[in-house]
Amino acid sequence: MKHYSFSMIPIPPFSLELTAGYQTYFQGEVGADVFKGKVYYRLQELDGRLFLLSVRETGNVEVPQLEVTLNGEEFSESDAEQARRTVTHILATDIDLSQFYKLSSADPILTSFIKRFRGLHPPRMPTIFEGMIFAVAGQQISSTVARLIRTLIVKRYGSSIRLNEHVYYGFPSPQQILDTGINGLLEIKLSRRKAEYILGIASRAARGELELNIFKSLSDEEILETLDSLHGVGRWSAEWVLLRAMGRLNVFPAGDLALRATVSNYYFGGRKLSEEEARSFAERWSPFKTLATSYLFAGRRLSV
DNA sequence: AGCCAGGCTCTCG
DNA sequence: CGAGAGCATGGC
Repeated sequence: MKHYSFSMIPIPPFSLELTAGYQTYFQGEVGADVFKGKVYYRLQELDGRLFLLSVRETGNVEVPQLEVTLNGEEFSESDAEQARRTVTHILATDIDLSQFYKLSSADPILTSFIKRFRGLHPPRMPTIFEGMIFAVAGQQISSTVARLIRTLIVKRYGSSIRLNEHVYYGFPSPQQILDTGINGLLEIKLSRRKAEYILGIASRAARGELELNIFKSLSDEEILETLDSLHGVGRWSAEWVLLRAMGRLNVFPAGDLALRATVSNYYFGGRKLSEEEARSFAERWSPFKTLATSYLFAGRRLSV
């Protein structure tokens, strides 16, 4: 296997540990994203060929610099540029947090999380497909079960490579999901209905209808409407994709039970909030509702 | 044992 | 329209 390295400068402040940790938090013991020994790994297809991307911090939070290494069998000229774009997208190194930090100085709760999680960028999943499968797999069930199922999806149906005694798994392609069929999906503890939704999403993705660039010029509301029309994708899943795959910065998934509980704990002394109450309360964080959401979730993890 | 968990669709009134 | 059932599984 050959390798190639280059460096990248994220917009400061940037913490690889916090950002990669946020990305892997939703996954189980085996995931398409791995963070261990201070290195972020992802097995990723670029231009039809598999590469293992490894990212390590060679600077610090205030003056960040990343070293990216590609391991693969066969290289072409554009690989480095594609890898750079992919890492930029996943680790959100292009997001400038300073306006959000400034705007939040009037909010003591967010301010304390910002101090604690300084440099946390809102990571993105590489494709809408991956975000949707994650969302559907996690609908309604506890995060424990969601992680278990996500592990099985990746471990059973993704590609894998072995490097230095470790096995790395990639997120399955739409075709790999289609190939497993309904029975393959039932084996990994998905309900029959969710399995059908996932196959439907996979066939749309396989036809190229879920490419990120298709949605680039659309507004958040237009995208929500489009995604909502997919079978198995409601408001919660659509917002999750908007936030976690497309990287839109002003999304607050008020339907999310855990997010509502977090807002309720920190801002309402535990009083339960309706979805609409939570949604309108979150307007105070506009136009950075996504960032507020990320920092609230990060804070919640300290106490749960 | 039974209810809830980081929802969604379908049916029925 | 709104309300209610059903779904899979693990944890408590």
